[in-house]
Amino acid sequence: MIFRASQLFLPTLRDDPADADAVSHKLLVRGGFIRQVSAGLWTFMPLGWRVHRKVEQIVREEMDAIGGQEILMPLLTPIELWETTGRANAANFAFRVEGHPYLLAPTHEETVTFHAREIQSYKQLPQLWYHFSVKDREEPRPRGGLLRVREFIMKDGYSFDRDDEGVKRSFEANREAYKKIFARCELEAYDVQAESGVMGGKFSVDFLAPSGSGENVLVRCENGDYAADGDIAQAVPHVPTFPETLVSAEEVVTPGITTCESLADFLGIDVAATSKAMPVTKPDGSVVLALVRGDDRLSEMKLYDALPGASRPSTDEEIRAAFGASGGSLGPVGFSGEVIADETLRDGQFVAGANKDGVHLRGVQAGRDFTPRFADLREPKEGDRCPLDGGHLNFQTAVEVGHIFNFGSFYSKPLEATFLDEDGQEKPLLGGSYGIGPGRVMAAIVEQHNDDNGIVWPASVAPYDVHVVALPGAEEIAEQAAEALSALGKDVLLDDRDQRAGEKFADADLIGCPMRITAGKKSLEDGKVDVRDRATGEERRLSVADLGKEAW
RNA sequence: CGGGGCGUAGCUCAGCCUGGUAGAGCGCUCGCUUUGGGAGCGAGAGGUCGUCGGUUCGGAUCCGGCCGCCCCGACCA
Repeated sequence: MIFRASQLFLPTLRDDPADADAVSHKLLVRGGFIRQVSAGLWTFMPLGWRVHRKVEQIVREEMDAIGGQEILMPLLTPIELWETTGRANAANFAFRVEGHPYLLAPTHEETVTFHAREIQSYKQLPQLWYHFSVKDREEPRPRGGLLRVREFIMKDGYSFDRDDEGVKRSFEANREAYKKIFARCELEAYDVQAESGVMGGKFSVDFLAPSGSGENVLVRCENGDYAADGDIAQAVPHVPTFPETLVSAEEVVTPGITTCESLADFLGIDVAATSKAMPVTKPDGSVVLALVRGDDRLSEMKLYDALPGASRPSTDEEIRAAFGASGGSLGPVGFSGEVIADETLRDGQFVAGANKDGVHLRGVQAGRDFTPRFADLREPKEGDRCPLDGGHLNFQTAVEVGHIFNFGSFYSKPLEATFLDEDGQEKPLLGGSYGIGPGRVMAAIVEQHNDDNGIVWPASVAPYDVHVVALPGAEEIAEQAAEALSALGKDVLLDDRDQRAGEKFADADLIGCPMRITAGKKSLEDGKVDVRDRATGEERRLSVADLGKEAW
């Protein structure tokens, strides 16, 4: 089909919007793909919606290919369902409908499980249902254009199986479908073990796409054998240079020294040979000491895993009461509460606070001077090695473009979605959830596919296949070129506006269709047009007749 | 929710410090000339300066409240 730029609502902007920071945010707004309505609320303009639909269609095809069946569930969700599963109170991220017993669905596990109650027999399993629908979430802080929003369209799929084997099969089928989706979108994305959230199932995988702007850190081994979310990555730090070993811990006066760095300087030792004490207070009021190496940072996510429950950093008063000293001089020796030490502290002797202001202990050894529980607590950092093969680890900011996880009978039990199994037993359905946000995928694609002049869409998701630029005098030839391509089934954007050549070229680069065809003065002489590859900039001259013969 | 920044024309911004009644560039409309990488000349349209209140003879400008937006952090099925 041919689409005439002179008649489209395609407001491109010469300048970057003042409030944009992320590349995808700037380019999608400048290119006229999206417009902001309010914080985290966006309208997809005609061009942006075309791209969104292309991404959707790829997702749809891959879901159908693994037996998915498309449905559509309502946005309004009875709160009663959420009360039944116990999520009503936890759902502080949901928008309530004031005066009505509904909430605007932030996700659809409850609703889909409500329908799954119609499944009666193992003979009907497995099932895989999915829909594209609006999700509303009270995000604390929307940001980065489409990267984090309060309302968005999500493809959420849900599987129901009879046993663990089926669950695993459904999960892996979806994992593979997701890989195909990202490959078709030419989006570089990695499946990594997800941080264990509230669901906490062992099948919980995030798909992270490296991008210039994002909220996740993707940790990846140079050898390609390891990829993980920075929050839970198990990276191997360098081995510290230890000072001489002591038979027993001894005090050393360290006046005014409260940081590990200054402590190491003062003693002339490796910071990695010191330990850092992070006291936290549990909900019951007891103080637990988390201990990491002096050159490491405590990962709150890992601490949460090691110490379930909502613990928080202890207050100065609590620290004083529990240790008899202030922050900066704290250590495990002599502390009566629980100590959780990072694995890096298992072997070797470290300098630790002496629980006396201005005093530290050298030669402190786990097992001899204190008895900790060991856990992985450290935040991975640049310079760490791969836990599998010792390779160099790369750290990249990334966007979560998909999340798949298994929720077992978390919803089916309370909602009484059961089936009769082969053995005559009534059992709860075992569910899985598979989410992907086409809008976020769009933004991630732009993050990965752009240059100084604008977006470089992969052909599979480009708003149009070809952008035909008609320059003065050659309108006729441009029309012919557009017709020829349209006849081949291509979607053609024909720039027939009364604008300068430079402006048309700049817009074409910004909008980023994979191919640009220019008909101008030269075309009047030889009947040929310039065919330019957006990604490579390569240009060749072809006759309009040859356009149809070329492979695209 | 904590920290920081910003709200002036459709867009990007200046003016504010040192109060005197609003500007530039781009875009838009009309005319003429131009026309292969964001044209030139001429003539126009367009803003209750986020909002409410205070100080003042006088507020875009000074003071306070509120609202909105962006960034960092917290949070994130």
